[in-house]
Amino acid sequence: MKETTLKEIAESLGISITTVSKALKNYSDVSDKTRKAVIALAQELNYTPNSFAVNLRTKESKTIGLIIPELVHHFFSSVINGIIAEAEKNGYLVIILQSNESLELEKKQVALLINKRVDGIIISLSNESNNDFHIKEILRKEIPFVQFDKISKLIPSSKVIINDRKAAMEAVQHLIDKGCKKIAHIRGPENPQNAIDRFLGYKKALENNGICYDSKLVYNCKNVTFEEGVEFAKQIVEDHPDVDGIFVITDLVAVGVLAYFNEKDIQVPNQIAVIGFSNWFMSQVITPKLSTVDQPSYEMGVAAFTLLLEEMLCRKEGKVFNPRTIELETTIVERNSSLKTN
Amino acid sequence: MKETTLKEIAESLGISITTVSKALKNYSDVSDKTRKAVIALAQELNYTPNSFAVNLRTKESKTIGLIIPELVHHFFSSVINGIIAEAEKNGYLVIILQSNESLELEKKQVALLINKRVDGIIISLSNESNNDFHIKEILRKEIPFVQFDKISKLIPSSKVIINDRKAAMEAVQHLIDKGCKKIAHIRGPENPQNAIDRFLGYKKALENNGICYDSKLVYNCKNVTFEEGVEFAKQIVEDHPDVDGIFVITDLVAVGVLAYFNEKDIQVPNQIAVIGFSNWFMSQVITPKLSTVDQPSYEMGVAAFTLLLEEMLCRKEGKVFNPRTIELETTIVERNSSLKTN
DNA sequence: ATTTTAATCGAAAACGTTTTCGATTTAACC
DNA sequence: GGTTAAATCGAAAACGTTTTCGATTAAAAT
Repeated sequence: MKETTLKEIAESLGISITTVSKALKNYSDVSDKTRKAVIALAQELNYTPNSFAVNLRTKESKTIGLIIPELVHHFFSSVINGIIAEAEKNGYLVIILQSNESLELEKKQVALLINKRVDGIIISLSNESNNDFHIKEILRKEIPFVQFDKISKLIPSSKVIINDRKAAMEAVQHLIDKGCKKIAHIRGPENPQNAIDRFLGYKKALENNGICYDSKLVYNCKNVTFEEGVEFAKQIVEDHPDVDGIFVITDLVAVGVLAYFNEKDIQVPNQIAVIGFSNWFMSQVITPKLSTVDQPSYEMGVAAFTLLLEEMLCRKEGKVFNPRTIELETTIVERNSSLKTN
Repeated sequence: MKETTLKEIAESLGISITTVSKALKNYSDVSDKTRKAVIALAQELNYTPNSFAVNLRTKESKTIGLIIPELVHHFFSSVINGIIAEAEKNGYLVIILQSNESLELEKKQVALLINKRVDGIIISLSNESNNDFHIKEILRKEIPFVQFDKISKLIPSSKVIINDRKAAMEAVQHLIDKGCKKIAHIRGPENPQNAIDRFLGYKKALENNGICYDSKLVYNCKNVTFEEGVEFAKQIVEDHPDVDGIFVITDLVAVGVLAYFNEKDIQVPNQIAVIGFSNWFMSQVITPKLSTVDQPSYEMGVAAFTLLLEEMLCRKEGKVFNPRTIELETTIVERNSSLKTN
C-alpha cells in the first residue's frame, strides 16, 4: 500500500527530487526530455502528491468549513448543494458541521475548524449566536469568512442575504391585494435577524395600507416547527375569529397551519388566506398549494462560496480585504392558499 | 497571524521540542514540573498543534469522505446527519460530495477523496454505478470503506442496509390485508439493488397470497420524481381502471400519485389505496396522509460511521478486516392513504 | 581565447510534528 | 563505593513536498 513519492521517481530516473517536482509543476528550468521522462514515469507509477505534505508546505488545505443550524431542511440542504458544487468547481472540498441551533455546539465547531486549519469558513448562525468570542476569533485570525441567511449585522464580514424585510412586505401586500383585512403573523424567535426583518416587513406593509398594527396578532415561534403551526393556527382562530389572512415565518410552520385548518374544515383561502416563506418543495404538493416567498437557495450557496473565494485569494496576496454583501432577489409565488375567490 | 509552535514553547522554556511534545501528550518520561510549565505556557499562547504537520507525521487526517447521489433529499440528509454526528463524537470530520446520480462524477469524486487521503469513505452508489474501477481502487488501496442504502452486493465491503425485499413484501401485504385485489407497482430504475429488491418483495407478496403477477402492472421510473408519480398515476387509471392499490418505490413519487388523484377526485384510499416507501417528513402533512415504510435514516448514518470506524481501527493495527453488514429494521407506517373503509 | 548569457540541474532549508533511542542524572541498593 | 535501576531529557530522523539560490554546463558573443 506504499504510495509513490517524488523521491522514488527521482531515484528511479537518477535525478534529484527538486527536478522531479519542477517537471511535474511545469517549471521553466527543466528540459523537455527530463520533463517527459518524469511525467511518463509518474503516470506509470500512478503518482499523486501527498496532500498532507503539500498542505504543510503551502499552508493551505483547499478545504473549507461550513456550519449550519440544521441539515435536514430543504432550504439549507439546497444551499449546501450550491456551496459544494461551486467549491468543487474551484478545487475545494467542504467539511459540514451542524450546530443544531446550539450556541455551545457552534463554538466547539468553529474551534474544530480553526484547528483543522480550513482555508475559510461559511456559516449560518444559530439563533442565540451573535458577535461572540468564537466569531471574533475567526476575524482576528483573518480566516476568510462569510455569513449567509442567518447573519448578524454586527459582524463585519461578507454576507449573502435576501432582503427579508422587503420580501415580507411584499408577501403581506399580496394578502392585502387579495382582499385580506385582518392579517396575523406567526413570527420566528426574538434573536435571528431574518425573523426580526420579516416581522418589520409585516408591520411596514400594514402601515403602507393604513392598517393598524396590533401586537396581539403576532405569535412567536420558539422552535419553528410544524407543531407550532398547528398550535398557533388553533390559537388564532380562537383568539381572533375575524382574522382572514396569516403571514407565516416559514413554510414548515405554514404547513402546520394548513393541516390544522384542513382538519377543522376551515376554508383556505376564502375564510383565511395563508402565505409562507422559503418555497419548500413541499409547498407545491400539499392541498391547498401554499403561496410563499421563493428564496434562491442554491444561488445563495454559490454566492457564499464565491465571496469566500474572493477573500481567500485576496488574503493569499496579503492584501486587506473589504467585505462584500450580496443581496439576492426573492419572488412571491402565488398558489391556492392565498387566492381568495370571494 | 503567526501560530504558536512547539519550537516557540521549547525556546521560551529553554527545553527541547521533544520534551514539549511529550509533555502535551502525557508521555511518562517528563517530570511533573516541566509538564505543568509546558501546559501552562501552551495555554497562555493558545497553542494548537498544526494539523497539517500532524497529518503528515501520523499519516491520518481524522477526516472521512462521504459521497451521496443527492443531497436535497429527506432520506439522505437524515443519513448525513447521523454520520456527521457520530463522526464528530469520535473526533472525525466529514467531507461531503454529491454524485448527482452520475457515474462519471462519482468516479472523479472518489479520486478526489483518495488524493485528499481521507481516512475512510462512505458511499451510497449512483444508479449506474457498480463494481467499477474506482471502487476497486478503494479496495486495492485498503481504504476503509462502507456502502449504505444504494449498495452493490458485488463489492466486498461493510454495508448498512435495510431488507428492501422484506419491507416491500410487508408493504404490499398491508395493502392486501386492507382489501386490495389488484395492486400495481411503480418501481425504480433497472439497476439499483434496492429498486430490484423492492420489486421482488412486491412479487413475493402477490405470490404469497395467490395473486397472479402481471408485468403490465409494473411501471418503471427513470428519475424517481414527483412528476413521474403524476404521470404513472394517470397511466394506471387509464390502462387498468380496476387497480385498487399501488405500491410506490418512494414517497416522493407516491406524493405525485396522490396529487394526480386529488386533482381527478379519485378517492384514496377507497378507490385506490397507496403506500410509499421511506417515510419522508412530507408524508405526514399531505392529504390524505401517506402510508409508507419507515426507514431509520439517522440510525443508518450512525451505523455506517460505526462500521467505518471499526475498519479504520482494525487497519491501523495492520490486521486483516472482515467486512460486516448491518441490516436495520423497517416498520410499516399505517396512515390514511391505505385505510380502506369499504 | 575569453567573457557573457542562457539552459539545466540539485543541495539544502523549510513546513511542524512524532517517536526512537541513547545520554545523563539521580536515587536506591548491597 | 560501586553497581543497578529509575527518572528525565534531547538529538536526530522521518513524514513528502516546495522553493530559493547557487553550481554547472553548453552555447553565444566578443
